[in-house]
Amino acid sequence: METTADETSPRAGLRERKKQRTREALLRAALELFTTQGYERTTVDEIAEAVDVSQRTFFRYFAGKEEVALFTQGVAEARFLDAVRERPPQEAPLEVLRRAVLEGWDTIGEAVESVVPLELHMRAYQLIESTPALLAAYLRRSAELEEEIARVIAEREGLDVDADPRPRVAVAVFGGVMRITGRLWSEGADHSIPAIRELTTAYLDQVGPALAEKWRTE
Amino acid sequence: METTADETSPRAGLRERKKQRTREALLRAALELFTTQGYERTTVDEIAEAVDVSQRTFFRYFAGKEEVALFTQGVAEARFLDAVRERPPQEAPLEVLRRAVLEGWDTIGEAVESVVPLELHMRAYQLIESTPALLAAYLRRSAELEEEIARVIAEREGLDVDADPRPRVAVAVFGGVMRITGRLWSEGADHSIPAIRELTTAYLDQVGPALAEKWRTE
DNA sequence: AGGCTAGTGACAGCCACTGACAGTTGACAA
DNA sequence: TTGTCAACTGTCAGTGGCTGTCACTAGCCT
Repeated sequence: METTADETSPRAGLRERKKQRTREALLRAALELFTTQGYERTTVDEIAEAVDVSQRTFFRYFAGKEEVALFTQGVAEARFLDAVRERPPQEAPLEVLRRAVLEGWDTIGEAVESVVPLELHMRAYQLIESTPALLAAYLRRSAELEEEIARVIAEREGLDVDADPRPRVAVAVFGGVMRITGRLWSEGADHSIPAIRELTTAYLDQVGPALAEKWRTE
Repeated sequence: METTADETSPRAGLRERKKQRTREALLRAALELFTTQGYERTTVDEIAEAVDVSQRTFFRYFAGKEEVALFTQGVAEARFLDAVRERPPQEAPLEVLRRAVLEGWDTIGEAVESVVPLELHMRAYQLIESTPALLAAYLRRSAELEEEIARVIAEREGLDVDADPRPRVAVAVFGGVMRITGRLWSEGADHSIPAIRELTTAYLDQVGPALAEKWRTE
């Protein structure tokens, strides 16, 4: 009964490791069920049963169905936020954001993979985009993330978010473009990383032109 | 079969008028309860009881609690969409959006007032901004609205939304700014129409500066 | 007046989620 | 090793949003 296994985290007690395993099992089972039979058609009981714990236990690990479904997104978002923080101080705000995402598309994989197969995370994203309830929750979280990023940007530039509108505006513009590309990517046929990278750069390059006075000059 | 013009004035049958009255009573009761005791702390049964109908009937008029709470927002959004459509064809895209909102802040009042006191609508908006579940639903609907507006803009300019990124980008940028101002307005102290107008113009004027390469040149 | 049917209430049931309580099991000291 | 404590968990009961069904009432139409 004494599994001297160490494997994952350095040295946590058996209890801790057990919890970790349960959490991951629930997460994986949930995403698997959601992406195969659909979010609404999957009940919490099913998820709990798949992991062989009580429904009550599920709710001790996750606040609700939504939270599980958006969990890996949270990992990716945290990764992105870090990437923004680690950008060199002399870079211009928009450049920071641009590079943080593009770099993110590569490194996020590792961060996610430690919890769930990357492919499952991708499927989960498409699920979110195509499930109204999840998209709503996702957008709300994105709004919160934008506020945080705006504060980071403001700090970089030595500004007060409440006094100078530019940080929030810049982030909002950027976030808006990201929403578009995310949606198009999930709706499109090519769900590869390079595909989203190209879409992102292409659309970011259109911000200037889109704000131009006259569009009909070609 | 007759296609009666419902919604507005023309004498409809008694049955029709009765329905209209029930719907409005439910809407008003719901908003009143939501804004006084909070969204989550208000049950559908309470709303139904306040209007003296069964809970089942409530669900025949509204898809759920969310829908009632966001109803007047829907009216305002429809009004805004119309305003965009009615802008003179020579106006530049961003100018169209800018003028449509600013004009909207004045005319939306009338459209809303025909269903619910304007003041109640305002309170409802603040409720939405401060209630996570409602904010989520609101943001999702906003995303849908943005897509529609992008199509309208594209058509104005004789473009294909899927071929040219600019319509969606322009609308996303604009929508992003509107989100900021909406939030700040609801969080602020002055909940008047002029206040939101000023905020809107001030922030829209910051889009250019926010996208500039260097911010520290003052 | 009488048939037709939209609209309603009453009832049953599903599912997400929560509080309460008791049983089980790692952690840790004796 | 053993006993105590605290963390986890399962069970049970209950609330609230939401849906299907069905019988019944009340406008509508001829």
